[in-house]
Amino acid sequence: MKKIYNETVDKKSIGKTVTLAGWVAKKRDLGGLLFIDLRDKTGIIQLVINPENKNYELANTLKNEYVIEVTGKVVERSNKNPNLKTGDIEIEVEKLEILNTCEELPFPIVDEVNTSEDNRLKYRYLDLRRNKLKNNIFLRNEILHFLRNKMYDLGFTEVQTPILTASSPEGARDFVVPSRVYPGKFYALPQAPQIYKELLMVSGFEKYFQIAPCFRDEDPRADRTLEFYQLDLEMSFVEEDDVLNVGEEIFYDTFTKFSNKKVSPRPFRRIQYNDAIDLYGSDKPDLRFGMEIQDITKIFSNTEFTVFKNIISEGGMINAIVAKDAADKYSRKQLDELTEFVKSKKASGLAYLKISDEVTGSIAKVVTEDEVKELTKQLKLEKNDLVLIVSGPRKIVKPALGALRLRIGDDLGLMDPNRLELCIINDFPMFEWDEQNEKWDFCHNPFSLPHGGIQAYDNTTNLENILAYQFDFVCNGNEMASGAIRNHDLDSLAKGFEIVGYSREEVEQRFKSIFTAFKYGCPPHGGMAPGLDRIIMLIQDEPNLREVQAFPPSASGQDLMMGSPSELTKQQLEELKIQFKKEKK
RNA sequence: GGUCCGUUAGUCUAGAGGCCUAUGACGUCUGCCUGUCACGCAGAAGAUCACGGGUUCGAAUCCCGUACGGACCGCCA
Repeated sequence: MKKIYNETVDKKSIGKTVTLAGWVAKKRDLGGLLFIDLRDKTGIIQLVINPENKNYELANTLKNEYVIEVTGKVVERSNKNPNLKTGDIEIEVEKLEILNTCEELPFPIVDEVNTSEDNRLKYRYLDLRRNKLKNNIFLRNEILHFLRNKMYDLGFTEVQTPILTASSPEGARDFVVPSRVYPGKFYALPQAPQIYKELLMVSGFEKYFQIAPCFRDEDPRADRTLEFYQLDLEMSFVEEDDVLNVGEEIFYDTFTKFSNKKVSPRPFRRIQYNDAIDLYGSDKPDLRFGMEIQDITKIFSNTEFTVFKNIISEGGMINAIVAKDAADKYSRKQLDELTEFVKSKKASGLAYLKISDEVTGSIAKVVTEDEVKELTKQLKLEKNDLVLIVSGPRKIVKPALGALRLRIGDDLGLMDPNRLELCIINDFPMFEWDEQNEKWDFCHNPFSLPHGGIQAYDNTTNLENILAYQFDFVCNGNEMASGAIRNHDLDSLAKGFEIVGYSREEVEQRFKSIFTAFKYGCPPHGGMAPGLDRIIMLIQDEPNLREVQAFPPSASGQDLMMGSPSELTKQQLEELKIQFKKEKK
C-alpha cells in the first residue's frame, strides 16, 4: 500500500511527496483554482490544484464521494484552517487517479444527523462515513481492546462458547434455528452463556470471561435490542464482594478512561433491593439527585380524610416526594398532567401541597394543622416546596412515585448530564408473587444462591423474605450489569425450582447439563455480565443502542439494509421439514 | 397485542380549508469566479404532499382506515 493516512501528514512533512487516498468530501471550485477536501479514516486534508496542473481537467470532473488516489507535495498553507488537524498544510497534486465514482447520495455525509433513521439504516455503510457514528465504532474498538487487556491482566481466560445451543425454558424468548439433519428439532441462540460459564467453573478455569453475543427474541426498546454484547465473566471460590470488586474496577476504570464525565468514586454506593424500592421506587435508581420517597403514613394515622383513612385501613401506605423550591413552577394545569401521569402508572390519584405562609393544594383543606407540622418536620419542608403524595398499596405507590420522581427530576433539570452516578443494588428477593398466574416465580436468576444456603428453604412461609446473592450495577438509572453468587448445591437448586412449580425430574431434565455436572465437584462460584452496548451508549450520550452498533436492526427488529428477517425459498423450507412432532399412537 | 407521535422534490424544511400552479436551504445541472475551507455570484431542472376512502362548492391542511417509521406499555430474570 502506497497510501499513508491523512492525519499522519503534518508540518514536519513539508517538502515531502506523499501518496494519499480516500473520498472527496468537498470540492471547492474557485474558477481558476480548485480545492478538494480528501477524507480517509483519520480525517480530512486539503488538496490544491492550479489550472496549469496537468490534472486540472480530471480534477474538475470529481464529485462528492468519488474515491481517488493522489500523489503530491506537502506545502505550507498561506491561509491556515485552525478547525482542521491538517490545517497548516495542503497537498499540491502531482498525480491524480479516480479509483471509483459515486452516484448522488441518498443523504449528505455530514456530522449532524439530517435524515430519517430508516434511511440511515438502509444505507448504514454511508451513515458510518459520518464522523459521529464512525467515532462511536472506533471508541467501541478501543473499549473492547481495553477490557480484553484488563480481564487478561486480572487473570481471566477468554473462552468462546457456542452460538448454536439448546433452548432454555427460563427468561426471554429464544431465537431458534431449525436443524436440517434432525427435522423438527431446533437449536437456540444463547440469551447469555450462563450455563456454559458455570460449566467452565466445573472444568476448573476459575476465571472466565468472554465478549459474548446475546440474543433475545423480545420487542426492542431504545436500550434493548435483539442482539447485544456483554462482558460475561465468572469466578470460582469467590464471595459476593470479590465479584463486586471486579465489577467496580471494570466500570470505574472504563468510565474514567473513556468519558470526561465525573464518575462516582469507589466503592460504589450499595443499596439493598428493598431499600431501593422504598427510596426510589425502582431497582435502577438515578442517583444524580435525591428526592427520596418518604413514608408519611404514620402522620395520617388519625386522619378524617376518607381517602387516606380507607387506604390505611386496607393496609396501604401514604408516600411523598418533595420537589424543593418548585411550588411556583407547577401550575394547576401541570399538576393535573402529573396526576394523569401517576394514574397511567396505576396510582389512583395524586395529592399535592404547596408550602407557603399558607399551605395550599389539592388536600390543603383536609390536612390538620398538626399534620402539617408533622409533615414539615419529617419532610424538612421550606417555603415554596411542592409535596407530591400518592397513596395505596406498596406495589403501586412505590413505582408510581419512582416514575414521578424521574419526571420531576427531569423537569427541574436535576439530572446532571456530566455525571456518571453508579451504584450496586443487591440482596434481590429470590422469589416474587406472579399476580397473573397466581404463583411464585423467580424474581431474577434461578441459579442464584439464597442467603442462608439450603436452610433458607426450610421455612417456606415467608418466601418474599428470602434474599439472594444477586445484584445489579446501575448507572444514571440504567441497568448496566447483572450478577450473582450461584447456587452450586443441587438439592437447594431443585428446591428453588420446586417452589415455582417444577418437579425435580422436570428440572433435572431441562437443565440436564448443570444437574449432571454439579455432581462432579463443582466449586462455589459467581459472576456477572456488564452490557457493553449500554456502556458505550452512556459514555457517548447516545439516545439508543443503534448508535453504538455497526449494523443494528431497526427499532422494530428488521435489518432494512440486508432485508432480514426474510422468507426462505420453498426448497429451503422443504429441507427443514418443520412440523409439530406427531404424537405416537 | 396496546397507547401516543410522525410521513411534503435526492436530503432537510415552510404550510393551520380558497391566498398552493406548494416555500426556503442543501445537493444536482448550466454559466461566471485564482486562496477557499458551510467558498461566492447568476440561472435551470426536480414533489402524483405515504396510500385508500370520506366530509366539503373546494383538502397537503379536517375525519376514518391501511402501510411504513419512532417513543412508550405489555414483554425483556
